[in-house]
Amino acid sequence: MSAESVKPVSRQERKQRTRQALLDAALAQLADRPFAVLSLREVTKQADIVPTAFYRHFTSMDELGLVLLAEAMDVLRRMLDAARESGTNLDDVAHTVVTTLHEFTRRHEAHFRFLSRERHGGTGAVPQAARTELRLFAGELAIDLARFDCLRAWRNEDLRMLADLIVTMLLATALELIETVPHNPESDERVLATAEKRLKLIALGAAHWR
Amino acid sequence: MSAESVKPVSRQERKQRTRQALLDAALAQLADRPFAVLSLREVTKQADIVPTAFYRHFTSMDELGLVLLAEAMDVLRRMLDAARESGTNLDDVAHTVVTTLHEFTRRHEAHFRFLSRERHGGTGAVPQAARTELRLFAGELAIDLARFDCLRAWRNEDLRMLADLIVTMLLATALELIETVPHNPESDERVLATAEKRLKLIALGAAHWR
DNA sequence: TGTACATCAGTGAACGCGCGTTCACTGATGTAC
DNA sequence: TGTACATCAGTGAACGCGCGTTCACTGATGTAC
Repeated sequence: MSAESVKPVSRQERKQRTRQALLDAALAQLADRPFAVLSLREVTKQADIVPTAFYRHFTSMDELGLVLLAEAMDVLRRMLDAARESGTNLDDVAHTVVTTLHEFTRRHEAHFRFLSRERHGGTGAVPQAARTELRLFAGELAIDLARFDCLRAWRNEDLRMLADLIVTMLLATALELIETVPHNPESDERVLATAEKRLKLIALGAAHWR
Repeated sequence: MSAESVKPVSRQERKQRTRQALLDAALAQLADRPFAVLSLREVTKQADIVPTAFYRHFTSMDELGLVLLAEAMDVLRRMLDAARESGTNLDDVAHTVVTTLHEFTRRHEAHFRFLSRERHGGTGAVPQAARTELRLFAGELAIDLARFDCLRAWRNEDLRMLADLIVTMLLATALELIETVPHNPESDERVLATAEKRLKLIALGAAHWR
């Protein structure tokens, strides 16, 4: 309770905090507008620094956006890890995945919203990088898919198709969870039940492929 | 070749042309930026009128955006009609749909791009209306789906889920067709082949449901 | 057909505003001795 | 430990620019007689 202003905060530590404040401010403002319309001045205002100080941390808003993208991809990869570690006995893999998605989406709403939206954001540097990153991520998921018995014989190209389909569906579900208002437990359940059905439908199609 | 400046163009006809020029200018600029960042001044410049004349046609950019949305939904409905009229003997329904999608996407690139992107465009009036319209459209598609033998017994709610999944997939495919650069016949074929597989996978899953 | 008046799509000047970026600066933190 | 200097995150004034919107206007088209 005491030692409040006594903390010896190093210069680089303070800088790091301001940098994070900028990232957080941008992420917060992305709740109701696309990245392309964010203004440097509003972001710095929310981070409680003067506009010109922005350049001590990033050379442009695009550079900041790419850092946000990296953060978001990190969340996505941790989600994949978590899903992998939960038992995946094929029958309830859809349920496990959807539950994990729910948990991660709620804990990282802003990052999921950012990723899901910017993916379709046009020709800017950030949307383009987002698409590239998501393509790489689908590639990683394809490797996991290759381990399932019923998919082991699939061609790489078809596994990619399936992985892309699943990634698209998961991000769409995350956005539905976030955008549904008001979001109470009941509406979440409805969205998740639908998502689980979609996933099961896809799994069923995959099981009967060829 | 002669009668050039002799055309007696009525006032309302000229007005209608300018209005369309504004819509076309906006649509053209949507090729490389989201609707949210379009500026009234740039749109009027491209339509060859002075900024203030914009207000003779629309009260705001949002109003113009909603008209573009109506145009785009009209294209989408005509595509559904076209697909319905092509023979749909269940086996190659995926092929028929994808072919129709290809044709319509190429003929209405700007409208499809607009629809696919704005759908995820956040909380503006246009993206919100786009989501509502697409939800209605999925409802119409669900009715068509209900006629298939293997789907006749499905619950309404599950048909909706399937219809949403298909609409999402089709719009994603349209965007892939448009955004793939350079887009030559070969790359189109690759995108379409993948899209057809996705659709068949979903159809296969639907056929084995329950 | 000819004249007098009404309509109204498009004009152009002007406004206040928020934008990104420049620059010289301040003053607390860090470092060398 | 104390002093002198270097570093550098953050400041604040200033810039030119494009924005949406207002307003009084112009002049071709349309209408009534």
